[in-house]
Amino acid sequence: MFKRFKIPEATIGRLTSYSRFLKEADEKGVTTVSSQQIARATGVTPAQVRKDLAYFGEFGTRGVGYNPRELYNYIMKILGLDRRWSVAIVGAGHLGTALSLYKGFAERGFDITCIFDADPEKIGKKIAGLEVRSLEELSQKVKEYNVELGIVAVPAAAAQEVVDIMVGAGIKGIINFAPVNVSVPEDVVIRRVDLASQLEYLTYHLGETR
Amino acid sequence: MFKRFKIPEATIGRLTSYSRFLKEADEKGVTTVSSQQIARATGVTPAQVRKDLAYFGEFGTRGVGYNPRELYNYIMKILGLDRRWSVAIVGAGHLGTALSLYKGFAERGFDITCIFDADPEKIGKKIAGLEVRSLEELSQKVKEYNVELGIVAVPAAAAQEVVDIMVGAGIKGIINFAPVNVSVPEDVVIRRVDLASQLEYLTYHLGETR
DNA sequence: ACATGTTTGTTAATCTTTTAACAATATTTT
DNA sequence: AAAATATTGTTAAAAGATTAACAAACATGT
Ligand SMILES: NC(=O)c1ccc[n+]([C@@H]2O[C@H](COP(=O)([O-])OP(=O)(O)OC[C@H]3O[C@@H](n4cnc5c(N)ncnc54)[C@H](O)[C@@H]3O)[C@@H](O)[C@H]2O)c1
Ligand SMILES: NC(=O)c1ccc[n+]([C@@H]2O[C@H](COP(=O)([O-])OP(=O)(O)OC[C@H]3O[C@@H](n4cnc5c(N)ncnc54)[C@H](O)[C@@H]3O)[C@@H](O)[C@H]2O)c1
Repeated sequence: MFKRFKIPEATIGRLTSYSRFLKEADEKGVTTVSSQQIARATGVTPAQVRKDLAYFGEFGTRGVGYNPRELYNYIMKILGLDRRWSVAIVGAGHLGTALSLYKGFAERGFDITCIFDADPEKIGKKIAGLEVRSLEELSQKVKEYNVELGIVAVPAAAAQEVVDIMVGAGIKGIINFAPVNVSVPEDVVIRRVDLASQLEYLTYHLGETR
Repeated sequence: MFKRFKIPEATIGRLTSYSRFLKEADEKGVTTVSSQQIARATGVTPAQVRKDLAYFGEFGTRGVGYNPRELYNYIMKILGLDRRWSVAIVGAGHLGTALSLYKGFAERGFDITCIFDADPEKIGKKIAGLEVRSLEELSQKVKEYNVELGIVAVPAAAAQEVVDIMVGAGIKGIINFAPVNVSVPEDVVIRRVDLASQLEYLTYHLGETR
C-alpha cells in the first residue's frame, strides 16, 4: 500500500497527534492547514511534521498547505485505521474495567468485544454491557469476534501466561500493562505500557534540576 | 549528586525495568548479576545495560558483575526514588479511579494523597479511602500534602484548564492522560500518555506486514 | 604463580532521528 | 505580468542513540 522503509517509531505516535488536530480543524470547517499550524498544535517543529509525512507520500500543495480532511484520511489509512479492530481485554480488575468503559477507543476504531478474567467471582459479571468470561473461552471467542488485538491488564506474575494464551488463540498485537517483560513469537507485535515508569520520568527530571 | 550530561530519554525507562529485575533478584537471594542477565530479563542488549549505567557512574566489578541490592539502590536514587512523592489525581472518572486504587504506585514510592473532580455528584465520595474534593480546594491541599506530582484524568477539553490550576498551585511534574497537547511553563515537566496511540502502534505494524 | 575465562567500563563505529536549508510551486499584491 | 510572499517536499548536515570491540580488572583452576 504505502512505501515502508524504516519509519521511526516516534513518527507513528506523532501521526496520531496530527490526525486528532486535523479532525478538529476539519470539523471547524478549516480547508487548509500548514505544517506550522500542525506543529504548533502538537508540540513539534514544522520540519518534523513534513518529514514524518514525507515517509508516506506527498499530501500537501506547495505554497498552500494541507487539506485537513484529506490528510486526516491519509493518516488514518497509514495507521491502519481505515477499518475497525476487534479488541479483547484480559483482566477485569481496576484497570481492565476502566479501559473497557473508555469511550475514546471506539472513536479511533477499536471495539472492545470481549473481556476475560480468571477469578470465578468476576466471571459472569457485566462490564460495559459485556459479560466477563473465563480464559477457557478465549480461543473460541477470539475466532467468533475476529479479535486481532489484546490488552493485558493482569498482575505481573500472570502476564506471560496470559500472553501465551492470547498468542495461541491467534491474537497478533498486544498491549501489556503489567510492569514486566514478556516474550512473544516474531510475528506478534507487543508493546509494554508502564505507568509507574511515566511518573519516574518526572521524578528523574525533577531531581535533575535541584 | 550525579553527573548529568544529556541522558537519552529511553535510558530512564530502561532503568525502571532494570530496577524491577534487580529487586526480584535480590529478594531471591542472588548476590551477583551480569549485564547479560539484566539484558535478557528486560529485553535489551548487555551493551545497552552497561552504557545506560555508565552515564551515572561505575556500579559493578569487572570480571564479576553487579550486586543486585546495591545497584537497585543506586538506580532508585538516580530516578529520584530514594524518597516518597505525594501525588494528586484530578478526574475521578473511570481512569482516575483505577489509578487511585492502583497498589503499584505506592510500591515505587508514589502516594496518592488527594483526588479532585469538578462534578458535584462525585465530590464527597470516597475512593481508596480518600475523599474526592472540588478544584477550589486544590491549591490548599497541594500545600497541605506537599504534592509535587499531578495526574490529569479529565476529558481532553478540560485538560489545559486543569493543568493551569495544577501549575498555579505549584505542582512541578504532570502526567496527562487526555489525548491533547497542553502547555506548561519551562520549569514544569509534563508527559503525555496516549493509550489509544499505543493501540495504533500495533495496527500500524500489523498493516505493515500484510 | 600463571594461564584461562569472565565481565565491566569505555571508546570507536554504526545506525537512526532530528533539524536546517532551499529549490520548487502556488498565491497574493502591486 | 512581475514581484513579493507563503509553504511544501527533499536533500544535506547535525545531533543523538545503539551496537560493537576491547583493554582493564577480577576470579578460578592448575
Ligand atoms: N490500576 C491501575 O491504574 C494500573 C496502573 C498501572 C499498571 N497497572 C497494571 O495493570 C495490571 C492490572 O492492574 P489492576 O490494578 O487492574 O489490578 P487488579 O488486581 O484490580 O486486577 C487484576 C485482574 O486480573 C485478574 N487475573 C489475575 N490472574 C489472572 C489470570 N491468570 N488470568 C486472567 N485474569 C487474571 C484478577 O482476577 C483481577 O480481576 C497490573 O499488572 C498492574 O501492575 C494497573
Ligand atoms: N478510561 C480509560 O481507560 C482511558 C484510556 C485512555 C485515555 N483516557 C483519557 O483519560 C481521561 C479520563 O477518561 P475517563 O475514561 O476516566 O473519563 P470519565 O468521563 O470517566 O472521567 C472524567 C472525569 O473528569 C471529571 N471532570 C470533567 N471536567 C473536569 C474539570 N474541568 N475538572 C475536574 N474534573 C473534571 C468528570 O467529572 C469525570 O469524573 C480522558 O481524557 C480520556 O481520554 C481514559
